[in-house]
Amino acid sequence: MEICTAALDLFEQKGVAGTTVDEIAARAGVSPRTFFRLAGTKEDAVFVDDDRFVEAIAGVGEPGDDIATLTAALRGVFARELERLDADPEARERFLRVRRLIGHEPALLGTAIRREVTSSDRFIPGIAERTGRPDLDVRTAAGLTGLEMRTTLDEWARRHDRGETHSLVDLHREIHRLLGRAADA
Amino acid sequence: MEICTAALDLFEQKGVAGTTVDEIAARAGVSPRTFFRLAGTKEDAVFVDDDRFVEAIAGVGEPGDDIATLTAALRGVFARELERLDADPEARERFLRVRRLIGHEPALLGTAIRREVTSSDRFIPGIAERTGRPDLDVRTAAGLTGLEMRTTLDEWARRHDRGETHSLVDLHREIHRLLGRAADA
DNA sequence: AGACAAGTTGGCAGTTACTGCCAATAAGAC
DNA sequence: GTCTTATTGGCAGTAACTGCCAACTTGTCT
Repeated sequence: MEICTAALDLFEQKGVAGTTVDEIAARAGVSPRTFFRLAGTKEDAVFVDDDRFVEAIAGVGEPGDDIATLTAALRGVFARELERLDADPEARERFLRVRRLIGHEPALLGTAIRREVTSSDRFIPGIAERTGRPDLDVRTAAGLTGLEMRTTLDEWARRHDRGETHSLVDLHREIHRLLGRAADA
Repeated sequence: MEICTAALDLFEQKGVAGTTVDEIAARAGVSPRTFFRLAGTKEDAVFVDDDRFVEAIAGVGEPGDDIATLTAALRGVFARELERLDADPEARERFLRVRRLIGHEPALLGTAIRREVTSSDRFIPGIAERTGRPDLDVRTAAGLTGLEMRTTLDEWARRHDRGETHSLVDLHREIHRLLGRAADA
């Protein structure tokens, strides 16, 4: 969407606090009124077409899955999305810009996590019902795999800020191993 | 602080969106101007004297600690804080009110996590330097133990909403086990 | 005690995010 | 073509926040 791109550009140039929604709307070619209708809030503007992860996850889980199986399945979905990013330079570049921004702007960090949590509230009951596990198990599995993802993306963006380039899938695996070692306590 | 209590009361009564900072300031006995000076934003008002966890964590870690040891140490600090809450009904009651509010108000959830992350940015470099571990290891350990804490507190609040009462320490242990099983994948 | 310095508070004016409401316009069905 | 319906825009209003300056409190020195 136009709004996303406009917001991304301006946030990078002048920071979130330094840009007004009137500017974003003008650059996106819409009125401020429709900006709010489509984006909700200024901070949400960069995230509006970011629902891939959520949709991919909603279908995970089979009857009888225990918590480890469910965790592995969720991790697999995330890994596949990361693979796609590794393979698609354009999508990856755009994604990187958003994640770097998140790393530098606490306001965006809060918005990103709020979106993540409220969207997981949408699919957790469905997975819990399908697998027959209690909500808490699903929430725990989603929490752990989500943490892996967030840590991966944060570290990816941080290393890019230092000029290093990494495969997302490899980094994801590394973080997974690291978290496994941390949990062995 | 007065502002915290006032905000907590009003947020419970009329929701975050339904209360104005003028109301909070009036109830706390300060001017709106000093409200902003002390609280920063409307949503931050309920959190202003919530820095116990951060301070407790800053001192964790010894030279030579590996990631598992560090994780265990962080978990220990959190567990001790939960023990304190189990033992102090007044502090616990207040804490419960905040966590229930967070569970029901996405705006507060975003603020809470933003505060958590920005405050961990403050102590992570120090721990990394003291232990000699790379930043990523510390971030991973903090991420995992933080996830345990958040999951514990969310589940605690959720069960309270269903009328159940639990020991925080026990719940924390249960979540720890659950996460361990999830990580075995 | 009074005088001075430093920090805290309050009021005022201004900007900007966001909302509800209604008019205008575009899109599609018939 | 017309009627219906969804999208957009403008306008007015509210409320979050900020910078600036004045007033007041608090502590210190003499």
